[in-house]
Amino acid sequence: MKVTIREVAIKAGVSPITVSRALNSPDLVRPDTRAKIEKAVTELRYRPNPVAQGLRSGKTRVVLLVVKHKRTYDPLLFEFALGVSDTFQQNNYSLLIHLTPDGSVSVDDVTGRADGVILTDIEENDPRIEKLARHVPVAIFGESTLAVSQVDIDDAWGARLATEHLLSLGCQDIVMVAGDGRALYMKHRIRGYIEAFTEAGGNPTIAYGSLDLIGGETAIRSFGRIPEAIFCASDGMAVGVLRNLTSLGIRIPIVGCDGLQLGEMTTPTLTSIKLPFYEAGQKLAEAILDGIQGKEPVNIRIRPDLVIRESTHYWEGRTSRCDSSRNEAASPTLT
Amino acid sequence: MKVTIREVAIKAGVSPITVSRALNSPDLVRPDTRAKIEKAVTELRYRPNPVAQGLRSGKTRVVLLVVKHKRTYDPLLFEFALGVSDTFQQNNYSLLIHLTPDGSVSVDDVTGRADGVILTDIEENDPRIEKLARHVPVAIFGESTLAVSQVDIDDAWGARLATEHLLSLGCQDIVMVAGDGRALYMKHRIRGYIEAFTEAGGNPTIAYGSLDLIGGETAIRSFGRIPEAIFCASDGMAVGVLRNLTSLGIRIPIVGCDGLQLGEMTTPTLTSIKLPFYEAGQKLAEAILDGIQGKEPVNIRIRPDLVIRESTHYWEGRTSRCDSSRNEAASPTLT
DNA sequence: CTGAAAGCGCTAACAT
DNA sequence: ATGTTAGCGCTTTCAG
Repeated sequence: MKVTIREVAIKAGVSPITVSRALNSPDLVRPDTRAKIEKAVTELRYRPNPVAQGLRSGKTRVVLLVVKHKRTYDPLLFEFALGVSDTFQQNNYSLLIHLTPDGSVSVDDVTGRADGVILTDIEENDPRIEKLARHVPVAIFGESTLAVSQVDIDDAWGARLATEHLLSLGCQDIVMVAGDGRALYMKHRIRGYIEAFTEAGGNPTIAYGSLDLIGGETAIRSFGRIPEAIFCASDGMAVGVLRNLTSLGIRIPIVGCDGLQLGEMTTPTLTSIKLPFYEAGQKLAEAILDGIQGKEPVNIRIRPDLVIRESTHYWEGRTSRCDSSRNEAASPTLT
Repeated sequence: MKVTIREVAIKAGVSPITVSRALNSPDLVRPDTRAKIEKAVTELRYRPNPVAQGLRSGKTRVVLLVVKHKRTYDPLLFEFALGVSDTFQQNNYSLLIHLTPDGSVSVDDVTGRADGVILTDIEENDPRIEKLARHVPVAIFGESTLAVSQVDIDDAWGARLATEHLLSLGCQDIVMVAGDGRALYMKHRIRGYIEAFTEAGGNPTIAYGSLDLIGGETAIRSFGRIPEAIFCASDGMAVGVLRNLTSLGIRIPIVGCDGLQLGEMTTPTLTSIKLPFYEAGQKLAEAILDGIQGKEPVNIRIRPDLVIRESTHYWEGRTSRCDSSRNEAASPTLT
């Protein structure tokens, strides 16, 4: 049933080791012997046994991806996983998933099973990092002061991009609708807005709310005025803001954050900061692969892009400062 | 660095095989020797090497889960994966993920890497099933006439549940808003509705549309009348229907399908057919584990549950038939 | 350029 | 109850 290197060797009239060489370092084998071996390999449908290779080499060609289960699933996480997966497939690595409610992993989940670990949902001073990094290369999606490979999305930059875009439209009274600043990435977004707006001479104003549509719908009320433009810390919030304002017959430039498909389905469609989760997955996969090969840890911050859609496009090219122009915009619709 | 069974044996003053036995079949080892061994194990922090065990046993204690990447991510898939993952962790199995745009897998992705495969996104006469099943135990999330383990959600039953619920409210003119019937599960939902409604003497009417909010908003127009009740083939559609009708000031019983969190966030909250994806994941994991142990394939259909919320609760207990009562319901809101 | 020996870490089968 | 032998399938020495 299972053909081993031995059968191939016999069929090709050589020794097993020559077969191994023909497969791993073809240059060390004379072309004609190699041809015989390749013939035997295809005829017998020989495939090297990864487990045996693993035992020999001490490598599994597997990486463990640790994911925390969230009740409200984040579609971006799926993009991320795809980026990781694609990169691994290109490198003949496999992806082992460790899915737990709290993201916990033990060293035993890794040693002997995987050559490295990718950690997601990193918290400040995340205890898992040091624990694992003593035994196996670690790469994290997030940030840490420890000497492990880390890839993160530059949220502050994204917020700056959004703010500067609104500034470029001539808006001077730009407010932000944010989530509570417990999560690191939210702190960065808030900081990015504050820095960019302050540099432009603005006086930052922030309302806080939940990251979903409701948060947007309600948070905006707390400003006590209609600002000239709004930067929302999530697309969900932005849709809420959009809806609320539209129901009041108000239309002002709005920028969301995430770059979800959701933003293509609203009326007007939503300008947003597109977070490069797929790319982050790729980079993280490369980072851990490098780490496995003994290279030094890398520290990568990926900058998001601004995707301009209708919610701000309307004002582009105008030189005058924004006005809270009232118009008969259709009810914003999720589609 | 890496402690082997040999070191433990030396430290405990026994032979390696005795250590192995103490770990795998403790009853075959005298308690005092066992104690010595256990002491050595903990002191040296010995962990058996899974790769070596794998080579010896021919088993990897890994199962491959094949998932097709969809652009619009389905949160239910995540629930499913969690069900699989939890069950595997309880059985000391690991979960290898194969994520591809089209769901393709080759035999080489499996042999030597995993003891079995779980296939998702099954199509009619899915060619992957037979190809893989010749080499390794296969369990599918879906249905097939082949002799492989299969777990599926009884969509027809769910549709029946929804229809009968609406019937029980006294409604006689119940329509369905469905997706196009290419996917098997949609065929089942449509069939379930038709059967249940026909049995009750009704005359089935179906409108088709995309599975999202837009599909619901538009599909309902095609009826040319306001029915007494609506069964929607997805929660997304149901929200669209809800919104459309609410904007007309109409409120009738509506049942969705999926049981997403979305349905808890609308006004009114949405009665829905809760699809047991987590349980399906568990069952599928059990099925493949059984298959690996040589047991016969199983064929399981899991019945969804009806979750009653405000979108139909309003009418419960009424004995009269439904009327398309008009009221001043608040605009249905996604939150 | 090719082969023989040896062993990665673990555990059946067969002793004792 | 414990140890010896041997081998899972592959590849790194070291010889030829």
